[in-house]
Amino acid sequence: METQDLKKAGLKVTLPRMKILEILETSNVHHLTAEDIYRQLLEAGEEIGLATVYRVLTQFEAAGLVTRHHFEGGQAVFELERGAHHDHLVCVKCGKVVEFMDETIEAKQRQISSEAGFEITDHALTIYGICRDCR
Amino acid sequence: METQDLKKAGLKVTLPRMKILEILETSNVHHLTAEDIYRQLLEAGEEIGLATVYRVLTQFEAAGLVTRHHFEGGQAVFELERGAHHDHLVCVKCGKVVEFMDETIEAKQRQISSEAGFEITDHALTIYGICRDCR
DNA sequence: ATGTATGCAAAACATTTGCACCTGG
DNA sequence: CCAGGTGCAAATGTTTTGCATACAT
Repeated sequence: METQDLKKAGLKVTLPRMKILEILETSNVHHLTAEDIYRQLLEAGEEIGLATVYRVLTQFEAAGLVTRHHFEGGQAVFELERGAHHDHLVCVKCGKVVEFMDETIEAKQRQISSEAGFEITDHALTIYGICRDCR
Repeated sequence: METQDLKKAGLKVTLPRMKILEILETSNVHHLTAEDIYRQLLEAGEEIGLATVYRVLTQFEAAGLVTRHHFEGGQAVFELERGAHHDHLVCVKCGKVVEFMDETIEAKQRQISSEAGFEITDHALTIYGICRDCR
């Protein structure tokens, strides 16, 4: 019942929002650009503008439904927030993204931040490399 | 003798390149956008176009003289490569950047990448937070 | 009804590129 | 001299915004 997520976020349940949420939820690739989503909408025969996709994603981000990442290469990618924090391994050749999470690293980050007098709001560890399939 | 760095990189020693390198070397803020550098050049009375700043920075990056970072917020920032790898703590309010380096984290990253079949080309750990002075 | 959301086109940015002119070795 | 570098303006690619219309409650 995904409409709940929208209502909970204080957003009206509209067709574009539901469609976009649906794409984020059902895609097996978890990291999509606004254009990726736009293209999928067109393919599905939906009449939704690219501007709306950006607007909706920005609202989703503000509502905590989605995370925006700035990986290398111009476009931002959006990922459905599934609750479990994790970091990313990105293949610089094919764009494949692997998620990982390591408590040792997490703890170290907290320690370093507090020593530097920073109150963490967010953090992003992204390792860029070449995946097995691209070698 | 910074002209050496340029020659070593196979780049002609031209006025724009020297000026830009000089700014990167002497600035006490280590992370500058192309516009930051452009503005400083204008203030110093140099007749250098923004396009040239971008071109030169891109060449410097290719030559390994400079690293380009994509922190949050549109513009890329450039940092003189001083040899010692490090990660960043960025204040989301004032933009201050603190550098750090932790061998435990580095080692974990290598381990995680190799387990996932990735050959690391680069990595970026950036912690976003609010620094002491902004609270 | 009515306030919010959308679509479209235009604007706003950051960055790159084409091209005629200039410069360093 | 001559390849390579630069300045300017125009092009590009991504994301945002203004505004008139359409929609959810």
